[in-house]
Amino acid sequence: MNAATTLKNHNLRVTKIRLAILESLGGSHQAKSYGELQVALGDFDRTTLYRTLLALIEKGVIHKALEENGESYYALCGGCTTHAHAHDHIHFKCNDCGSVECLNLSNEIGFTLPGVAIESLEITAKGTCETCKA
Amino acid sequence: MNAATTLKNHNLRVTKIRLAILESLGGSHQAKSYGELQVALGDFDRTTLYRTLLALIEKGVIHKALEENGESYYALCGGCTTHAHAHDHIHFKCNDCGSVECLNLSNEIGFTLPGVAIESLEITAKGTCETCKA
DNA sequence: TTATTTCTGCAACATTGTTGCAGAATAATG
DNA sequence: CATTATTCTGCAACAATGTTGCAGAAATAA
Repeated sequence: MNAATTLKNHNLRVTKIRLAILESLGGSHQAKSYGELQVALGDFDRTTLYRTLLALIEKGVIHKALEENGESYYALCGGCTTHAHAHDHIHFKCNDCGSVECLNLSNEIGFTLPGVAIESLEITAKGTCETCKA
Repeated sequence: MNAATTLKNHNLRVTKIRLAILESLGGSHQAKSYGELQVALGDFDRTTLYRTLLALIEKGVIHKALEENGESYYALCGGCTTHAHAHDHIHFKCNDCGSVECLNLSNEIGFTLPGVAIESLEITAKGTCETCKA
């Protein structure tokens, strides 16, 4: 599925910056930070980038993977819509190269806490990725 | 153990703001955000608060529990030192009242990811806490 | 092609977090 | 207790992330 179709399917207009963001996040399961996106996209207004990310999140195209040192990381969603976000997945950050991966292992995790009702779960693992280990 | 003793045990001078922060975080296992601390402490310089939090983190007295919407949450450590931080615990945030709790359940969780070496794990659960459920 | 809706870019702003430096407070020494 | 050395605090200035209002430019619908 190409980027333009993805946008249309989520009731979003097809514009340059949106295509560029999807292009940049597309392919792998890598999450990118706002800073990385800003560099990758080149000549776009900061404000527009922020607003575009918000729009893509709201429509279920991307999600905020993690926040670290005041910077947010974004990644593509699996099959979310405006009304159904399901993000109980795992994010793995490599301490060496800084890359952030988005893994879908939610089913294997599920656990409970006494007394409270858990509605969502975020797991961030850090360590050394396969490439950096070699 | 009182706050002054805690500070001395971690090679930190006993000062007003440090006592005030430990006082504010003390008792329960609640984590507080920078903003909450700023309000709770009253008349302290912003810069000093940041630097104090960094010092307390470095010496293993507190840790950064989670980051959300650009704000960091801090909580007391269990038994860490400058050279040995162990923070594979769970943070639970109530979507109703906003409180953040720090739970020690690390042993029950441990899991592995194929190909990568996990060095630390952060789990943030969100939902409704016991008080707000009632 | 025109009209409507939405998006982009600019300016201004708020907030978090950092750095350098002088003066104040703490702890160690005699 | 007084003096000295070290560390901390507060101020000013700064950088970065993120937000809001608004006019003009694009994208879609008619």
